[in-house]
Amino acid sequence: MESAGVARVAVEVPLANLDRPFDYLVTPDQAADAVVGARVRVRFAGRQRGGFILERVAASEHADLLPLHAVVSPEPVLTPAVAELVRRVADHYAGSFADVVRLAVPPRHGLTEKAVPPVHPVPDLTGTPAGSLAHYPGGPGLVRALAQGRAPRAAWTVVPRPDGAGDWMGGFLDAAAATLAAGRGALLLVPDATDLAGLAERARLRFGAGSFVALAADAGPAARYRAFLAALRGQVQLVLGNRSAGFAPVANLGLIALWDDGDDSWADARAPYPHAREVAALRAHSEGAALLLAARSRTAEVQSLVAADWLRPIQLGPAGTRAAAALVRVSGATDLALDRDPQARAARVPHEVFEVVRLGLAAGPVLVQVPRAGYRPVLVCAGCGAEARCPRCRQPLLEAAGGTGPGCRWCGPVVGGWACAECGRRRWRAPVVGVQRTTEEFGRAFPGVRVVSSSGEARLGELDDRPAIVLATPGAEPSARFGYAAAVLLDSAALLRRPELRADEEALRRWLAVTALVRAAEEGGTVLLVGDPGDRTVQALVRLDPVGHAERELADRRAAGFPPAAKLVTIEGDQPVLHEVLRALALPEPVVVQGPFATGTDPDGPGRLTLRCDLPHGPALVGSVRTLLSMRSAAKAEGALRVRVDPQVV
DNA sequence: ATTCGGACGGCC
DNA sequence: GCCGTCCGAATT
Repeated sequence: MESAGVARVAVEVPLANLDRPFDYLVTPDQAADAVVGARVRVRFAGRQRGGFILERVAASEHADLLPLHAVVSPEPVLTPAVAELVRRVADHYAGSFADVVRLAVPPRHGLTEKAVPPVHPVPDLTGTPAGSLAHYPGGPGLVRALAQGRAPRAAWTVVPRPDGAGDWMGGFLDAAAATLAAGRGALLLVPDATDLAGLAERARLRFGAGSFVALAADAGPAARYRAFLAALRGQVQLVLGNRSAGFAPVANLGLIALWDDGDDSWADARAPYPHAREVAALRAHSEGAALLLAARSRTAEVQSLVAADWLRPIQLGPAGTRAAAALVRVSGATDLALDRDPQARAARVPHEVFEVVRLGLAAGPVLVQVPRAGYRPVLVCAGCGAEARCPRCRQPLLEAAGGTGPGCRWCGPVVGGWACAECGRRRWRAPVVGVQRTTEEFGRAFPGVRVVSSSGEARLGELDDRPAIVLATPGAEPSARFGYAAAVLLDSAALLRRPELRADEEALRRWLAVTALVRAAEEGGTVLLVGDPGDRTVQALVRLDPVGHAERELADRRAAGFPPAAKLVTIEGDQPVLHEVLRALALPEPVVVQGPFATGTDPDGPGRLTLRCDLPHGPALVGSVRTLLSMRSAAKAEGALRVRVDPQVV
């Protein structure tokens, strides 16, 4: 057949053993359109499939090539840089190119593509810098390095206050402006739609409308594809977005900035479950871009990158932070004791709380954070109320499946039965967290005061500065126009006791988020936490020291063999299949195996296998899991498997 | 001799 | 996944 050479195509097939390019002939009439990055349709195993052209080559090693069925459009939607990123992300997570490329390239919207592209003005970079990075040692240096076209990498710990040094959006825009001034593109990533809207508004004021695009997954196919095309075609050099925007085709990428990497929305729910922070780090590395991971708190993952000197810390330190933020105090109500007597619920709210609320109401709105019922409670000792923890890894224990006693999500049922580490008793129970009672109580205690509530489903918008008591569940706290006069963090133990691996980290992150809504201490801002003054996470909040907390968190992960200090791979599937998998895996020597354990009640039903090893052996472990998946796919082995590399939540 | 079907290998 | 082919058993 007459042809214009060969296209190497990444075909959209879900099978692990077919995760490689396939060659197709380019016919002469396709030659102009079949550019690298173009979306194509090909016949594959007798069916029509989608795909992307990765390369154009003169000839193939294969005989009898099929021609491309069609070039969907000449738009090169998968740039070489993004294709390489997709491959790296797939490899990192033992996933396939086809799975990841779906996240990177939005579905085509033909009408949008054919429409005359809108005019995108050049961003106005002459505006006054917002300057929040200037408050930090190393901040001006970072901006200068970006302006010189270099690629610094930093972990920016942002002071928890509503303005000034707490204005991280201003810092992001400063970093973006410097990057754009050096002639490179910038990608600013935020975890949710609210932050995206806020940042887009700030960018509009700073650079002018149309000089950037916002890539929101929920904006609808046309709007999403239009923003994607504007970036792809180089009409804008500044892209804002949520999780999937980490793959956005920004030409000559100079900066990726990501806000609040501890937010769980950064973890993709679709296989192979990539985390946007890892995607950003891989991309910054391979494209020679700067990386700015900014947050009020610090995750163990960022801490490990700082410890490895891969990220430079930009922070004020605890003393400087305390000088700039609200005053944080702790009220040592021992709700461990109260747990024993659910009738004593009223006493859960100590007198000191009412004092702080009363004083705060004189100056403005007051926020009360109430942990939501529905966090799956962990077990506590029936004798002394201490948390039941796994004797091996110190993670909280849950009621094991089938009510067979305490079990660890990672290590399985406790061998030999559980005994309290504090008092030695062998009986346990699940503590109860109440919410409604607390809400009613504030209404009674402050008659005539506006009491409103905000939670996941019914979330309030921004508040004015009139006195009000706002009861909010964690993560649903509305901001106040001029900052809250005070905030109360009730029942801190309920957050700390969540059975997730990152419960402590998450609690501190949420408390710092509340602190950031409160006016600085010099304006009378106060945060009162009700909880155990001896708890290290409570102490980290009082000292405003998320870095110290992350150091200890990372040390704990190291001791227990959890990410990011170790490589952890979980495999889920029916237990007979998992036993098969375990036999078939050519595991490198130092891999520690746990399980398979039942995740339900059926011993032959769904279960989980856990594999872990030290970081240097991580790529080999992930590689052998990937090889196994390929072999099982090629052999058409029965039984679906779900593989997670460094899972966020198990 | 012919047809049917299930298993298996390859997919460009 | 799905298609094609190959081989063995059943059917005429």
